[in-house]
Amino acid sequence: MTKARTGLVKTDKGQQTRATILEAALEMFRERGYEQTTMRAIADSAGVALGNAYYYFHSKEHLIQAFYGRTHEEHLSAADSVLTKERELKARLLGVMRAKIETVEPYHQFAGKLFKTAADPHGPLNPFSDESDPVRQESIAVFADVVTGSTTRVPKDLMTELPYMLWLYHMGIILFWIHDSSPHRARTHRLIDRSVEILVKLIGLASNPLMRPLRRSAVRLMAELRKDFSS
Amino acid sequence: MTKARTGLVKTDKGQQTRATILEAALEMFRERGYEQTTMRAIADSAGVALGNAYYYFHSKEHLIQAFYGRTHEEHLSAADSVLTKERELKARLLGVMRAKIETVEPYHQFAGKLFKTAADPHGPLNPFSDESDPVRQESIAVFADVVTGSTTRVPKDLMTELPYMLWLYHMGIILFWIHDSSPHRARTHRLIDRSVEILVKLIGLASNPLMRPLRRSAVRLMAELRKDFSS
DNA sequence: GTCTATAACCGGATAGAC
DNA sequence: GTCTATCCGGTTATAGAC
Repeated sequence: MTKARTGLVKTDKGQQTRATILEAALEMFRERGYEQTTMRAIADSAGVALGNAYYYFHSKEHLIQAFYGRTHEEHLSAADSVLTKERELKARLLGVMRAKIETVEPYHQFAGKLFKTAADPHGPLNPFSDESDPVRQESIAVFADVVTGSTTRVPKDLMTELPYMLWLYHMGIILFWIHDSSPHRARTHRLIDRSVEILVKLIGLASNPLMRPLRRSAVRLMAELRKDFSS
Repeated sequence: MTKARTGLVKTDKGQQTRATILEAALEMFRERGYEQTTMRAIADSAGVALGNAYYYFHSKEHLIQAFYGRTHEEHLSAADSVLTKERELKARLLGVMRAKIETVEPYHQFAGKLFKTAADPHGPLNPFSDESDPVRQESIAVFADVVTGSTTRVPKDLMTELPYMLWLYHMGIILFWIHDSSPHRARTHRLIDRSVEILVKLIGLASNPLMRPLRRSAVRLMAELRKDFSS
């Protein structure tokens, strides 16, 4: 995964240089923001030549991708500790969502710029792109676990699409969080609390046999939508 | 609106020059895409000097803003002709959504970049920003009209938030459309057809008195969410 | 004060020598 | 794998014309 993702690193020294550049970049991004940080400054701070930085990271955006992978793994482990403790669907979903927000919180300030580049449909960072497919699949798997590991039973047809739906929901929350400038991100936390509650109720409702026809058409739509994005 | 939005144009000749530049830009964006089109090429094609293009449009992104306003107005009138003809909620929503897609279709490939700059939380093009509030309000009003002008009755509490919900839905469709590379945007059209159908059923379902408690919490959440975004 | 034109500047990206 | 030199295009400064 590492190699394919960005740099062409063969030697130990290479690994070392690559790491140095990434550290320098992330620190400067945090302190000065993404756009204020030039590739020249990153190279300087890492003690390498400009061209060398480009040897390891094909573009400035690829540095963001590295950041992505890093917080993603942090979230995986934070989510894991929630999922081994809780059994109630609501508590599990809530825990995973809170863990997500806490993981990315330190980068809120420049997460905006980050999101901007992520929104480019043809860019490599786009969460729907092939290139970010591995991370996306892992993320969706977490939401699958949220449901299957819980005490709540859902109809099989819904279950096939529910993880993806929850992942989409989680993307929406991230979108809100990026725009949230309230102290301590209080609004995002309130939104999570309330929306999770509603979501859990909706899942219960959708599992009702009376809802079967509507549920099926929604599920079919979702399946198609998912296929479209990932093909 | 013209003056405040970008250029400082006082004379007729200025208006003329400004329009020429915008036409040249939009055409090149359509043909070559946003990034392949340089400001120098736009200026050349419009027969003005580079500096002159910047006199009328403070940045390349401001050209996008002009594009925004233009397609928005086209959509308003296209939607209007649907809304005077149809009375069924489903037909009205369907018509408005189709009109939207058709209006922006010529710019599909360039819409990606557009969306990218729109995603910047601190940028002026961000659809949630204060600066784009007028356009957003007009858009939401269209969706209010979709419902109030229809034969379908919805509970009052839901009605206060439904237009905003539909506007959000429409943003989601745009997001899908941007990523849709199927011929003739067939997938987007299918998505619209199916999702509108489901949506109309959901609105009917949510209007059922039995659903009142769940509906109310969803509506309250939505109201709060909306306030957060627009403040 | 309104407009046009030319010449830089700056930073992301690439080529190619070592 | 690392460097230097260079390109390219968005943006700005500035000089002047009407």
